[in-house]
Amino acid sequence: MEYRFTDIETKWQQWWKDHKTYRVSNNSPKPKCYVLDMFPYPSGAGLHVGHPLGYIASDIYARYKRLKGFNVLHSMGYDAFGLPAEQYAIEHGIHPAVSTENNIKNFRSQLDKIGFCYDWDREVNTSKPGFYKWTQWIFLQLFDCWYNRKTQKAERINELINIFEKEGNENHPVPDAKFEIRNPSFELLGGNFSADQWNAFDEKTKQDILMEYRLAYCGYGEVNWCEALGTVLANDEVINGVSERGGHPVVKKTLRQWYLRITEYADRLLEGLNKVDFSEAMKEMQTNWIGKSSGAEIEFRVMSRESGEGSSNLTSDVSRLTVYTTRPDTIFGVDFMVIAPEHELVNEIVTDEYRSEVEKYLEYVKSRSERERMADKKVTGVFSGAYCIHPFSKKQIPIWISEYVLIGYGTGAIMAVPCGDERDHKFAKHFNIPITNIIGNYYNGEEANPTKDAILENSDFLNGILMKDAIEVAIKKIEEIGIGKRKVNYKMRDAAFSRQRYWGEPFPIVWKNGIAYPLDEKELPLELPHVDSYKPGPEGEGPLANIPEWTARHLETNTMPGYAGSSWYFLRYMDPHNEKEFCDRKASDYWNQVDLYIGGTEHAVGHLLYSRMWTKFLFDIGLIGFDEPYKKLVNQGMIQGSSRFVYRVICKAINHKGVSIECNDIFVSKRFADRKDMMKMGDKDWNELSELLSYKLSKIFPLEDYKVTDFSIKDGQRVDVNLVDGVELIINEFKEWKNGEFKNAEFVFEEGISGKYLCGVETEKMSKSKFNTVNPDDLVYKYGADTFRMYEMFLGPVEMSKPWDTKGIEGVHRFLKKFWRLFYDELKGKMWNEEAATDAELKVLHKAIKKIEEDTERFSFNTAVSAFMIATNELADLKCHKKEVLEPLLILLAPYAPHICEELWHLLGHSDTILDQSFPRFEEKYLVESSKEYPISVNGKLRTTITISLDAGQDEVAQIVLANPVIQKWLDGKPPKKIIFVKGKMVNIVV
RNA sequence: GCCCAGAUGGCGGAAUUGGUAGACGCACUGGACUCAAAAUCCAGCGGUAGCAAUACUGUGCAGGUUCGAUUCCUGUUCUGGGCACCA
Repeated sequence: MEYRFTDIETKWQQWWKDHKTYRVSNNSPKPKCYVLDMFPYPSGAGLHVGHPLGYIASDIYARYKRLKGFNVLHSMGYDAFGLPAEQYAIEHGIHPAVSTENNIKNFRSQLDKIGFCYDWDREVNTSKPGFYKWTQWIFLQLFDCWYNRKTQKAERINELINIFEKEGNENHPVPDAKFEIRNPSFELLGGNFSADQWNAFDEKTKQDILMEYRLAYCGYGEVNWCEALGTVLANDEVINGVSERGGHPVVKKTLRQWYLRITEYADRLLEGLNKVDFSEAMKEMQTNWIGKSSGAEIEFRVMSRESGEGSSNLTSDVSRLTVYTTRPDTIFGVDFMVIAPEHELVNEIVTDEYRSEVEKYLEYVKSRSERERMADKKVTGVFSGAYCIHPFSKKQIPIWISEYVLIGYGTGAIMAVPCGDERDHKFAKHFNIPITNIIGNYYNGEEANPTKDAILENSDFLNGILMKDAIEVAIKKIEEIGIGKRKVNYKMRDAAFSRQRYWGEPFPIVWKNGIAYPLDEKELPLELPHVDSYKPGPEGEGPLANIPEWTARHLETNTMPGYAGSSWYFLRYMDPHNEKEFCDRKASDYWNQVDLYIGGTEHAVGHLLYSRMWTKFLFDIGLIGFDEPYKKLVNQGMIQGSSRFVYRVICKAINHKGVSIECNDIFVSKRFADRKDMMKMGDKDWNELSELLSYKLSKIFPLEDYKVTDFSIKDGQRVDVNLVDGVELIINEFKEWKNGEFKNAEFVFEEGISGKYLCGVETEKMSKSKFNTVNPDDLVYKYGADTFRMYEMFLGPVEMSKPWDTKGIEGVHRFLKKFWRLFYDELKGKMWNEEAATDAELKVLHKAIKKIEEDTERFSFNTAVSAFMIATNELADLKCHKKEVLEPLLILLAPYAPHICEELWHLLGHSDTILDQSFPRFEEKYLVESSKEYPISVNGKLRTTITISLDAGQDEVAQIVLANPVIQKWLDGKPPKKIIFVKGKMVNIVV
């Protein structure tokens, strides 16, 4: 009986489905384990071999945990809302719901072939009303809450109203006084009001003020606008000034937008990283994204010169300029101030003398796109004509305007300390501003030195103090004299939460008289209406604005962004069919945190931060019992494509009649392509190749006699990797590729007229357009799902990125065939028997149990696969076909290769699923040896080996070793200085 | 520019706590079986010298600590990833 993997795999996939083998219950006396994959966006391209890597790893772990006696939640779903489906709809006129549905079907059939143990009864789809009802519901909770900085948690907005009615907002100032809502009466008050003032406000003002506090709020703000996509994008969706999806240019634009006040959670998102098991790289990425820095805000008085000829007296106190700095210790090194071009003070402080120049500069800055600004960082700027007064030295400090200061960070203004800051230094040098040195020898006059280790000079009351310590001293002084305060800043911005798009969750919000009102819960889900056109609505609004019934109800016309549904989907798996709640508290208490979350690094700052914030929020308002969603996160590496190239030759030739032709049907092997730049007419190489080409031409034109007069080798041209065996082109298949475009192709092989045609290789991203995708379906068809699963794991550590290479899959397939042969032989039939196992055989088994258990626990799946191979080889060598050994081995292997194991399990006479067995117990006693071969070294050089009893002590070992004639020879009569004995490992004698 | 991770045979990669480097697989070479092929099995496989036993050498490069270093320390080069005017 041979290993017929196709039959076996189809049979068991059906059996598991029929028997609901992977059904998971929320009621179980077993301990729980929650193993989660990042659910996919169902794109039209389908799966390539890179996608299942993480799914296979988590599947193995889930099955392993189940064998270990855990009740394992492992489910799959689709992050189905998003831009690509809508772009596709615009281009092809197919409704996103239809294309998404088709893509999901395709994904599902691809996934099913690999044999995952998902509980498909718990499948979720973020674009289904049953799901997004709860996305909308959670949004309403965010809308109905604010962040109380005193208690450090989210609270209901009603409690805030109570506070306002009693004490105004003295104890709870506006989170960041940016006035997103633009309410004039509120701004007039500077954002502060008393209880009486609050009670006197009209409804509109009250609601506008509350909006400044809500965790989900609508306001005006500068957003990343992508014209090509017709929508705003969150910061993490913009890479180098272009959109992450599609690479379209992105500009800054002020628009009315919904936001999530994630900045209120910045500190807790940071602290939370200490209690989760993420990779250091991942923690660092999130930490950098949050970008917490502490320092001080310092106020400088701005003076204006008396206008008119020759006047140099500072007379009028114009305004105050607040800067943010992390280095208040360098306050005496300030030589100038710089404010962002968009700073509100620009207009106010600029003097008439400099006005036209400043205006020219502002015009220039405006003309520069975000992208240009990032790409070329030249020093630009203009003097405003205004000065401010140093709060301590009372010196006049010029105020400059430059684009290197960003309006969005800190106060949009800085105090420039050129001796300590590289950018300030460049600026000072460029505009010839004199530089004050406050760090003595640490500054060499050529380069700024951002050290904190210098002892301050030229710094008045800070003189002689180490910079590190001076930071505190300076802040205290600044606070003492009332010119500033300690301040913590974050790079992270509030998350833009609306898209001017169709294919997303509608906001359950109704607008009345400019006030946003939540829809009643009973009206949820607010279903996405059908549209005929996906064109944007008027004035930057989404397609929903084109629907009369929608706008008649004054419903919000924006939709939620792609990350809305994915921020909480892991909770829905726990209780997917609940129509009364997003997730029953009992269910979320039982399943609790995700024990293992596997996915790519690309979500480091998007999805992972948002879902962490939503979890903290739901925790704050008492809906779940934990505030970090993922206990352990494993990032699978990316599988890159390995592209193959062929090299076309354009050759000119002439026949004996003097007729010349040009032929481009000949391809040369890599060896010749590598030399293409060195080959010149008349060279030895050139002559050799032109002769070969003439020979090949005679194949294409058999009746003519052409001689090559000139040729050139083109750059490599991508060829489908599936037409290549390793690097060797499969010529017959290549000739049929692209409907026979290459049917006349002739090849100059590696050895010239004979040998193989070898392709060039390059590693790049896997994509259809590069012809380097490998479809898992093809591999499953050829080798079976079990081989495919094990091979993906065998490639290397899950976390590592590597190019795909199909070559080695044969080795894994051979292993499974060999494993099968321990049970059944093609010719001899049944091999397994009921005989009692020997110690040697049990040793093989228990070595495998130990290794595989350890490796699976620590996600070292590649070494675990090796361990299976070793065990199988050893048992084959021992001719061991004993059920006593094979049965536990089968259970060990079941998480990795479930189909073959299930089949053999049943062939061994069992009727239940192998998944319900328990993981074999490792027994130390089978591995215990009474004695062991020890390597004996003299001064670290291996000299001999001696068998020593394992329980021998230090002295006994010394005696045995010194008695050995080989060692005696090496010692040459000298007594050893030291004998180092590492139990179980080695003995080293130091002379 | 800054931060992080890595560099081991022809290739993918092992070596879990400082203890016999190169497990396992691919590729390659030779052999057995076969009319032949496939499949399977056996042997070899870092480098240098040697018929061989064996010796020396060897984990990007240069040093250091140690009886002993792929592993720890210092410097350096290269590769991959992240951030990038964040004051």
